[in-house]
Amino acid sequence: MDDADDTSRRGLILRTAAKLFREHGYERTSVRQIAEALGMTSGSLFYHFATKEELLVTVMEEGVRDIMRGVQKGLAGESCLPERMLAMVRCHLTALLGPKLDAMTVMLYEWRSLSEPARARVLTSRDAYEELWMAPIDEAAALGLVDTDTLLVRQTALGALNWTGQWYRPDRRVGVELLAQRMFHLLFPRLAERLGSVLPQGIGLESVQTPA
Amino acid sequence: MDDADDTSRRGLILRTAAKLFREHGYERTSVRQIAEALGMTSGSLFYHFATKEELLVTVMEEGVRDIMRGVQKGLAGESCLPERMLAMVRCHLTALLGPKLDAMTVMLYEWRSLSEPARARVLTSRDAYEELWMAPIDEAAALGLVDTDTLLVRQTALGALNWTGQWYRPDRRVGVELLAQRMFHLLFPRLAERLGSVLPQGIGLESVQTPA
DNA sequence: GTCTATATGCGGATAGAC
DNA sequence: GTCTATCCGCATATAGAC
Repeated sequence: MDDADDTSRRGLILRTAAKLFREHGYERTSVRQIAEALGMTSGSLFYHFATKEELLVTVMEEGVRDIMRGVQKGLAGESCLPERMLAMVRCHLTALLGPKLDAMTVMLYEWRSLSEPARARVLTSRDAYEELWMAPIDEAAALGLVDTDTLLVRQTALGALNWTGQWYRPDRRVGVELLAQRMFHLLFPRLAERLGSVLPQGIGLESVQTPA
Repeated sequence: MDDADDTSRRGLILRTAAKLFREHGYERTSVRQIAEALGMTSGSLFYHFATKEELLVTVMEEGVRDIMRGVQKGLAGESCLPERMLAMVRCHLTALLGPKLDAMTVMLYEWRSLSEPARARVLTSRDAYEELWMAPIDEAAALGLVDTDTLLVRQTALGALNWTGQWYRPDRRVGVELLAQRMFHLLFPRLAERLGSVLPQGIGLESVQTPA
């Protein structure tokens, strides 16, 4: 079941918490605020989640699960290397900037608020996701289409993609789809050349702004 | 005066606070912890800084000032475009991953803890720094050496560079200097081609790891 | 400048009624 | 499942002695 379709009480709580955690940060969000946003009182929240941290961990684990699913699904639809890599970029950005924005952002930026054991679990899952990127990148490196330091290639690409969460604002002319194409072009130029259609370049990204 | 040489009481407090803010996050660091790390009690801290937030704001403002100075200084030493861009990448990473690591990381990741007016001030300074990147990028675009969507080029490059703070660990075989060369190569391949010396590629970045 | 002592409020979490 | 009421600790910040 997809989170967006999850009408259960639990799902609603998680999405509300994720939204507040993203907007104000985990530490600055009180359980009372979360409860209030849900129209309940703080005591009721603890019927569903034993601790505030359990709420955070669950948001993050579902976030990793979602992006992993999304990218795997995107990969399943493509068989050629350039298309596969573009699909990864597109699915990563769609997860990060689309309907899952809250959970994804929390996962990327709030992991330091976790206790040691929870942090280890979440980061292990995140590592597993990032590992997905190695096969296509290694393949591209073998063909001479990206640098042979494939770990650095991955860190650079994921860094640029993840950082979009800091500046990209939705409801702009430049949608996620177009952004994905352009960043793919910038990050993997030699792969992009192999794509059939020539991508339009530099129509102007007026949408880029500093975070509010 | 450079922060690292600043032996004043105030400088020491700021560096101690920056270190703790980076390690544990602003909200999870109490003024008692900062005071303890300095061998004083929490009351004494408020003789030097009126509020905890003032401490945070000062750390950040000095962080922006340092990276701006560093990059400007790096630019001053080079006159040709490819060398200038490489200098920017190197100076940015040196500020972020070197001795200023604490203040820089705090500046990049803790700005959501600021009150609205303080946030506006800090982000305005950060914007001014990022604006420094536009001239070389625009120049390169005019020569056909980077994509013409120069704002996106900047966001992509700065994103990849800033994200290194999440995974790079010092005391590794791969120093900041080498990392800068390689990332320059990845982010600005056509500019890198114009550089005299051919950069070694893919010796293997065993140093890449997940954050602790 | 630094200390001790303390005001004051908000945080997460619990108990027990309904 | 949700409520009310409350415990208890820790947070920032202040007051005033030294």
